[in-house]
Amino acid sequence: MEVIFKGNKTILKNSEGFDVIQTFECGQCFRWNKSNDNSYIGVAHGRVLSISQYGNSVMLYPCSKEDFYKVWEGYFDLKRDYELVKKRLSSDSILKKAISYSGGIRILRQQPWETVISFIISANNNIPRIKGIIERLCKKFGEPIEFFDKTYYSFPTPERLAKLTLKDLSEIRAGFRDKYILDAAKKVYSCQVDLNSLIDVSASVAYNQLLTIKGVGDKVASCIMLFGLAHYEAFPVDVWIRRIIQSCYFKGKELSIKEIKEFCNSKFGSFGGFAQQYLFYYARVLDTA
DNA sequence: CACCAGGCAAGCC
DNA sequence: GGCTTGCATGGT
Repeated sequence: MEVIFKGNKTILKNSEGFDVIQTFECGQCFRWNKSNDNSYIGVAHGRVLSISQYGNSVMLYPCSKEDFYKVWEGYFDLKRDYELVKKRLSSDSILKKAISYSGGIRILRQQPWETVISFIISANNNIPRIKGIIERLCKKFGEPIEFFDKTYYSFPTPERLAKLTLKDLSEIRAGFRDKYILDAAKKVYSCQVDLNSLIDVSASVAYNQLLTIKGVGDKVASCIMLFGLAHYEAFPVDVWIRRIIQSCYFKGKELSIKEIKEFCNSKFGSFGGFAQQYLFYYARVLDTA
């Protein structure tokens, strides 16, 4: 891949292995939206970015050289060799098939705090509504960011949310999850849970710390680890993953979540998180086919 | 009208 | 330990 800087635009040439649509539509993130052309606009790290793809070229705007190295190169995980990941997983014929649909996914390195709240909101919820709740949360409690003639909003800080009441939060219509959002905000703001430290500790230590937050169980903790803490062995099992593992590997036989996790951990090991994303996207492709 | 959605906590055995 | 139930809200 070649990176070209042109003022406030950054262009990635020969960016095979990076598919913008797959990356944003694989359920890992909730704040990127398709705009009129083939570009996506989103907010991350308190900045607005427009990103578009033309064949093998990806354009980021506004993105200076400094922005690229400080924020977006890491956010899009551009230094990782995904060919290596896909090669390792393609020894499994089902993964090979899944990767033929979803091989352009990159696992975003999102901010830990944002992933905590986003995936608490995701519990027993559907993607369009999750996005709606998060947008209302940001609009009510985040900071405005102007971009052309529209106002976008940053993700609210732990401090801001920790000082809210349930009544304040009721406006975002998060349902029973509102109390979990407050609990998470208080624990993170008080450093009872030191999120940033969880990147550098073992997966099991991070996992157990996350479970101390109300509303964070096995699935949500796994998502936070995979999408926010760079623990790539995490393997979140949701209804989609359960369905596709059962149908592809067990002839439709019903398995418990625990059995699925154990099966996938032994099969995919430290590449589990990548496998999970390829399978999730594939399962949803099959569903809409 | 049921049923479902990237599950979890609490209460049972 | 594992299994069941209720849960806010909105879409189909």
